Amino acid sequence: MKQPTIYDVAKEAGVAISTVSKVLNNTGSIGEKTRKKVEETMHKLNYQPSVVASVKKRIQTIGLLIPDIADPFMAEITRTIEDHGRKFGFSLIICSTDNDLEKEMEYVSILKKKYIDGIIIATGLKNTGALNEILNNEIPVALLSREVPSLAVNTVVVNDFLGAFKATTYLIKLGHQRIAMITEDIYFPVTISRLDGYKQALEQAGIPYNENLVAINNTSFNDALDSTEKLLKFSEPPTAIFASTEPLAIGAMQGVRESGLDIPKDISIVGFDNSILAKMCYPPLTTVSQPIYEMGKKVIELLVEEIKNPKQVKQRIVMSPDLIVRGTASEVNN
Amino acid sequence: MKQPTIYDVAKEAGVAISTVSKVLNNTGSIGEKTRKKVEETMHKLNYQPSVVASVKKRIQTIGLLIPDIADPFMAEITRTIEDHGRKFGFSLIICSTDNDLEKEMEYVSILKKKYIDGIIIATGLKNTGALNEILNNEIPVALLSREVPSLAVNTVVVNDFLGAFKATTYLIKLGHQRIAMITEDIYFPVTISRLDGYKQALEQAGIPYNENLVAINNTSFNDALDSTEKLLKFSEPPTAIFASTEPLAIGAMQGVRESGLDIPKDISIVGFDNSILAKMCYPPLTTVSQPIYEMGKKVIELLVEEIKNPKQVKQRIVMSPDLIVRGTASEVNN
DNA sequence: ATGAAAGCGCTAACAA
DNA sequence: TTGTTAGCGCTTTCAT
Repeated sequence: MKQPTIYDVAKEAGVAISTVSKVLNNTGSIGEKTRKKVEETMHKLNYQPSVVASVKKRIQTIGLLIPDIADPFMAEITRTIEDHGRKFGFSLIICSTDNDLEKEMEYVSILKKKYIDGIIIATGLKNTGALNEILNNEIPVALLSREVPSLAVNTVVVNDFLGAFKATTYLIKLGHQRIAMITEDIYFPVTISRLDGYKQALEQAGIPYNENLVAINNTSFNDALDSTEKLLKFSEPPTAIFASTEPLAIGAMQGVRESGLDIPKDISIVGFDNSILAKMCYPPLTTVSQPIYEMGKKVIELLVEEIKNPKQVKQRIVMSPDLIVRGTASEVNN
Repeated sequence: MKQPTIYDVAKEAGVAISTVSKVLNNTGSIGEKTRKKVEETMHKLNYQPSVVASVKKRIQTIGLLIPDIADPFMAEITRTIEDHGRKFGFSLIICSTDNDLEKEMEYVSILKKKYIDGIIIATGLKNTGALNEILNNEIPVALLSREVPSLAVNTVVVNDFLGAFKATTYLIKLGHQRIAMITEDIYFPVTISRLDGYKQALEQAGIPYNENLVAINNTSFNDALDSTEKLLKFSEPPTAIFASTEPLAIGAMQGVRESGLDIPKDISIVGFDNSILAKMCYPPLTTVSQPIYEMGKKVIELLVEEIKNPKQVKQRIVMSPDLIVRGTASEVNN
């Protein structure tokens, strides 16, 4: 049983294909009777218009470039983007880039060939090559959690600086003075902002910045575990750790435990993201929460607007993170 | 700067479009010089063939129906499917159905319109309506973690029965007699198999099956938390819990803690899946591991084979789960 | 209000 | 080896 085409419908209904096309798209003018007849026939044949057939149109699909769909935070945001996209009739193609420039370029090239309608980029972008490539091609792009100040693109970001500032300040208020930071590869703008927020909070409290307390990892939580163990072996070990990501925070928690210490009695920890991991670990993680739902909703909305009206003026939306106090941070006890 | 078409390339290179098409697809025969020339021109114009233009071809994309991309286990499997799919030139459209029949049908209908090349179904399927709809339409389908015995479809499953059997038997060997099971909605074949494995293990050990020890939840871990607290209030509470899913296992762990008990000293817990959650929780979860990588790799391989050769004989592959011993189960202490 | 016909970018059968 | 041409399913003028 083949998919019926517009021709089948036209023949069955005894009209021209253009007539069918018109009722399909609600264009031109058609008589009430004809419309009824055509609609009935479409129903009868269970006709599904092909999205790809009309070459000028695109395929009602958007591409999502993220570092890794297996990262819980990314997966959650993907879900909200998927849900809102569906409301507008768009499907989602996922592209995990591992923040690797080559994969990024490869995916962009694939997406272009497929005539997708737009792209959401929530990936590394050390280099903006991929981005330029897309923008040249007049395909709508929205940025999520990434900034390219030099470009006029719809952008949704969270205030990373503020989030880190809040987290660090909170630890300081609890009496901590030696606060370590565990962060991923330092070249990403997001990471840099979080580091800056941490520094700023220290400075404002008159605590000197100590480079040795900043551990730079890749994104794996095993790395964070190792870094933490090293930090705790210092002659003057930190009493608190701010991790710039939740997998890193979990790694830090395990590192603390392997060192035979207790959370939060001996070491306080604050994370960043508020993904499912923060709720599921034990004790539940005190963390900086990104408004996942709102962020996902907003990017896809901006992108869809741009798809419908490319001339639309571009926006840059900065959302505020909140500190969620749970069980991993407490007052210093020494 | 518009995307150049095959016509632009042909004109620029001074050949016919069919010639360009031929070098593109490596069909027919073309002279060495012409090929060179055409290839150069394509490069020069930065030509990207449109995947949608040729209506007969499909768009090198497969649809993935899963309950929820935000579930870490699903996200991980999605990642391996994505990676292997890319090797074959296929992109992935994700469709989170929440195991909801309506959403399932809606997604299937959308995917059909988009002329995707195949579908992987790893979702509820209480009703096989959606499946029949697809199969009627001659579009290749592969099943992951789902069975529809009445249909000849490529299928990759893990031996759920065996997994549950191993988990339960392990607990019994540790001396546990009152072993509770926390499971999701009982109507899914997967769930039923896991329940059966649990029962079988009890029976084999001569432990009577006690219905009161089986708590049926939805998929949320908060539910599991509540269920666990209730179980622990029994006059003869269980000493061990087998959770049929990792979010449920985590919920159980929190329930145990909220009841003021220790894991694994007072209560042992075994989960199912071996997702990132199992490694990240504390203590790390003793769990039944599904071969995520192999499963993902195999389904996409089967599906791609079928896409290339629809007549291919269908396979059903059953993979064996393994028990991964970590820190949440120990001998009974009473 | 309806229909005929010209594309959209590409593939494939057929001619040259 | 290369080019011509007829579709693929649909949208969109432009006539009728």
